[in-house]
Amino acid sequence: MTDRPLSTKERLVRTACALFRQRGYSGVGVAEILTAAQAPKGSLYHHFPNGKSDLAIAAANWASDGILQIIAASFEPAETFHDGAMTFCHKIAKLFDRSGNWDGCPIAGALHDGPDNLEFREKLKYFYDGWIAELAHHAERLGADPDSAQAQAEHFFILFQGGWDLARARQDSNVLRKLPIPR
Amino acid sequence: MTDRPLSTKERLVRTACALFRQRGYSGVGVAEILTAAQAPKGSLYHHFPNGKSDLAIAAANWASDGILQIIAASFEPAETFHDGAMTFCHKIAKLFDRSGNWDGCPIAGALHDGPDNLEFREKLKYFYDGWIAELAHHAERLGADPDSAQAQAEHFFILFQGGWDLARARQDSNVLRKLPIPR
DNA sequence: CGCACACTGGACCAATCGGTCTAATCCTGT
DNA sequence: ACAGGATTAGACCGATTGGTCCAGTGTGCG
Repeated sequence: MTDRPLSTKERLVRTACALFRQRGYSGVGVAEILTAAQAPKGSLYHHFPNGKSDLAIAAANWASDGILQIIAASFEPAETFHDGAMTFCHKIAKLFDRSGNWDGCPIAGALHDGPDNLEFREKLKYFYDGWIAELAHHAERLGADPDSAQAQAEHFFILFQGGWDLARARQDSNVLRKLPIPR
Repeated sequence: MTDRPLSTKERLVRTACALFRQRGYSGVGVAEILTAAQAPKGSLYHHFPNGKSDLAIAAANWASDGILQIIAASFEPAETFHDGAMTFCHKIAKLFDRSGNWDGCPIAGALHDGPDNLEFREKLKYFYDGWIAELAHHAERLGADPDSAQAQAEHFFILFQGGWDLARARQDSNVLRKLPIPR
């Protein structure tokens, strides 16, 4: 919302994130990111000494925080887990529409097809588990016992990721809106 | 099972498919495929005049047929859709284990992060819808009315793709085996 | 045999890849 | 005003990218 000019570092992270979501880590070149972010090469390697891979992790981090916020915003006012999950799906569907129906999961985009680096694999798992933990937290808060909260969270996460995939293939955000979330 | 020596074309398709599943379209270079398939460059461009992109589509095609066969093999002997779906998950989980827990969906790998080509998008949708249609066929055969068969098929597809994603991130095929498939 | 033609091998190419390096410039605290 | 670190600008690099091209080789058929 705020249009305060972003720092070069912030611009790099955000545009990298957007591009990786569309075409994946290997599908986006450093030069393209720099052009889109209107940043010179020197800045990239100043802020991210390890270059592209550092940037990808920073982008995944930033995106993960954003998703965690959307989860919180969706579940906090909800009265049941089902309600929260529905709200979350609708929120992401709206963002999906705004992006031209082609933005995938930012974590998968930045990390999944990256170097088959151990660090990347672990980060991927770490971020996914972070989302699931946040979902489980809300499930428990809304009445589930710990075990079933974890199961409920994982179930919704799986459903959502699968839905995201199909929505992308069909270019149709309604896949997300009509997700068969159990009550 | 048969160890009959494969033709160069077949070798190219299969190794390309395997590599794309691991690192995605842009993550794998033509040179790497050629080395792995023990094929010279000339052969690639003889069999696939448009090079890498043709090869990716051929690989996706081949993989899609393989999945369709696994669907058939899983659902034909099943007495309920739930049974068939469980069998299918177990079969894929086994293959997943054999691959070092890192093989994703072959269609997504070969097509998702490819050139943001219209052809690629349409193929992606086409193959996904093919799987869903096959699943819906079995759902209907096993007693569902047409509408709910389609919904059941899509639901399972979404669940399965999401599960595949999480299984990959966690390097754990049990995610697939414990998928919450509704009865 | 010998003609075609499918296929192979690999040299070669421009373009792009991610990354390095240094000089100039900006900005902040004193 | 000035010092000095933070940041920017972009020339430059070797490696690799996907792709072209053609001479050679194998093979099936008349």
